[in-house]
Amino acid sequence: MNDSTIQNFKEILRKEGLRYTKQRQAVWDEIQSSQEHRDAEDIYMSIRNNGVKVSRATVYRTIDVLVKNRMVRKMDVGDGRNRYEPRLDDAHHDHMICIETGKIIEFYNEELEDLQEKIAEENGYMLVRHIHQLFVKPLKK
Amino acid sequence: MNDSTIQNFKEILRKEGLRYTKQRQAVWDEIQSSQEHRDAEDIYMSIRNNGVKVSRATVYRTIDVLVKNRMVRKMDVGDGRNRYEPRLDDAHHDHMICIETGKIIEFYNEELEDLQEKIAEENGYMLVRHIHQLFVKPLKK
DNA sequence: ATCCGAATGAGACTCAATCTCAAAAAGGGA
DNA sequence: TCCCTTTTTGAGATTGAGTCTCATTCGGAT
Repeated sequence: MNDSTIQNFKEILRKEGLRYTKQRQAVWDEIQSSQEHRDAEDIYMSIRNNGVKVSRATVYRTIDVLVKNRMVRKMDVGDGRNRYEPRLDDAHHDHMICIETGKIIEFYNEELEDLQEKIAEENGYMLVRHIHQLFVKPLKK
Repeated sequence: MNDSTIQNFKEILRKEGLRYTKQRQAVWDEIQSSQEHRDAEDIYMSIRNNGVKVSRATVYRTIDVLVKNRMVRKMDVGDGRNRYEPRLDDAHHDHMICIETGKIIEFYNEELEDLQEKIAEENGYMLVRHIHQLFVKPLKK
């Protein structure tokens, strides 16, 4: 949680007309502290374990702001609980989920990105965002 | 609801060690009757409106069997309600969702399919299935 | 330091989906 | 056909992620 990130966060709150509070900072700190794909409950519990008093409502509300401002990526793994990960670098990537181990692998493929835009355009649309998850299992050696 | 589809459905129930009931048939009939992407409540209400007495529990339970046996495709549109569509031909396709109108457009692109398999393999995995949704908006003319 | 609108939190609420279990129905055997 | 065992059904309870409520607390501009 370096200074520039905190400033950036304050900037976003200002832009949204929202106040800077220690709860909001704690949510961002917590998400930012790990590159894992975590669910809201996990994030909520970690903050509390760190001694910061916060409610689930605030965690969810803050995550919404962070997602809207592209500081956090929200991902639907298909099990009913959304996962969140920080977007420190803004580099886009998709996910591969191993159905045997539950491991989540990130990947990025330029050709894939281009192809999606092309497909949208061919249908008279502009690509805004996408959800792309590959469910895989280890190759037998 | 032609004979061959009914036979196929009975076949699947037999394979799964399940009994053939009018409720199960009604669920499959209803899903099969439309190519739309419908939610469980919609399917449930339609069956009841057709005069067949069935419960939500049975609708959900039957859908699970149909999804498992690839007769129905389950799709997560991201609004909390899963949508279902029949897989009459088994031809695979992905979905494009217009964020302005909610319209769902189906698409299929061979190159995209190949690319995904390639990406999985490059990472030491085998592609089992995938979720791919493009959220789009109309191109300004 | 004061003040007022915004933020917080405990817990109620929503809603899709799942579970429970007594009653009903399937289907094989005779 | 009637039995009999096992599966299925359904009404309603339950679950669980996420949202909402509103009295209280807090931020921050003046």
